[in-house]
Amino acid sequence: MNDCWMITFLYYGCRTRGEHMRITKEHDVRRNEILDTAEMLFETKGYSNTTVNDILREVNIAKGTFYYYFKSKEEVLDAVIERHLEKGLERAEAVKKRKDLSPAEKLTQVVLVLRMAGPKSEVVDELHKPENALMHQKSLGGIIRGLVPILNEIVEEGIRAGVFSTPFPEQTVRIMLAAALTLTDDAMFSYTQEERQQLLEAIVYSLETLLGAERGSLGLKTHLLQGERGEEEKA
Amino acid sequence: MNDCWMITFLYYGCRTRGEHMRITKEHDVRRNEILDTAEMLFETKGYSNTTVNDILREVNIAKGTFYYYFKSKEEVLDAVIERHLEKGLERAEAVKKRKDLSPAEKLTQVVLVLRMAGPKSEVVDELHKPENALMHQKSLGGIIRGLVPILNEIVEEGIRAGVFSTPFPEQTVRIMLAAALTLTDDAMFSYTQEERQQLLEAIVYSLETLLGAERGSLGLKTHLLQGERGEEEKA
DNA sequence: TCACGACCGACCGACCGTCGGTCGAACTAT
DNA sequence: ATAGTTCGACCGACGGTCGGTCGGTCGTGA
Repeated sequence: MNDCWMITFLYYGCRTRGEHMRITKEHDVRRNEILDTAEMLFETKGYSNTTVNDILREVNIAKGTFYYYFKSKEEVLDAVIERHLEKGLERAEAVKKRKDLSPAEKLTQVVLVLRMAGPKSEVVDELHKPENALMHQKSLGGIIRGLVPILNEIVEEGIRAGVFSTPFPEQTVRIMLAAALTLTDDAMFSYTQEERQQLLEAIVYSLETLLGAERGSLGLKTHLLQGERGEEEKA
Repeated sequence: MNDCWMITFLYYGCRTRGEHMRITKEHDVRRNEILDTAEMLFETKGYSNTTVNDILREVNIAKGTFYYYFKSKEEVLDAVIERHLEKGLERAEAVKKRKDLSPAEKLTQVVLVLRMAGPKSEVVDELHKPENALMHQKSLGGIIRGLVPILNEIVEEGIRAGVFSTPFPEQTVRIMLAAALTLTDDAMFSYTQEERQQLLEAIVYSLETLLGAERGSLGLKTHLLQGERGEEEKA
């Protein structure tokens, strides 16, 4: 075994570049390496601007290896989004179950928690629209499909508690979520600070209205929605 | 001069295919040919599935000609969307100016009018999400940017007339428009007939609520919103 | 009046670099 | 041995470029 290592090492030493190292890893480890790298690159350079070769170079694997784990570049996108989504949904679910929060507080808390590690948050991606259209559309769809049931349960709880009131709980949630996600997508619209503030106010106000909630019971901390970005780096 | 024509004609006649004809046209004529063809193909096969070569073949021009008129495939997309948008906004504007309609009626009329020639309506495009993400994102953004001011004026008129009432007229319009467009995008979500009906009801209901409009003053004809395929059963 | 040649916008299509994806050989661990 | 991995040469399609062609027009001089 050690012999093998020596041989490999010497061979590698002969090459001036770091090429041609054959490194075997556990399935999930390798898969996650690819996913992590892809995620980083997608957020940094945009999806369509990220080449499969870019990922290859970064992960230090060959084309074949990549396609051994994923059948297409788009499948990687799906997986990246899926992972993000799961994490977010878990957190939302956790908030839903908390006993120390009122339904209204849960609603704002879910939003807060999702914003912290939402589909975006990185620094240098001022590259907008075209290169990420697919990515945005897919996450939007996923978030709505996944989050609506959770939020709906919270709303129904609120209705039972008498603090909310609406004939269309689920659809209301769907509508306001879709609007909020679409309109706050920096890739699609750009606002001044005031415009943004006004939009968020209006969203909170509308949600309160549609849910028949007491004025001010949601939001209030809307200013938190725009600042703050969660940083998470690793090596 | 006529000689030249003869030569060209004979040369053409020698070829079995319609190749190698040099046909000169006025700038705008040619440009619109390209645009028309591109629009058709984008709607038929989807944007990313449509090749520049597809367009070339259909219009019967060479690569160079295409790039003489447009600097990229995406620029054609923009132009196509722009054209659509202009047409739609004109119609909306026309509705806004009508004196024979109440503000509420204008609102529903605008929606109706846009649905008729909206970004979708064609026949065989069951090809969904990925190939049209860019197209959808771009039209969504354009429609919202263009339509919000018009709808807002209608709403403000309604407020002045005392039939609407809201502290955030423009933002309300923006929110509901974004939600409606996003959620009714077949490329992103698929509903059963009942789900769709319920969603549309909820949208109308929500809009009435947010605008402080009389219940039933908007919508009522929501069933028209889903027809558009020539299949109208229940009323 | 006409001929001619310079000019120019429209047009052509071979060619190019890049990219997503394939394939079969080769390596590793068991 | 063999199943699970990894490799990288290779492929075809695609968006885009480039040097050059064609034919109409217009100014000029015979």
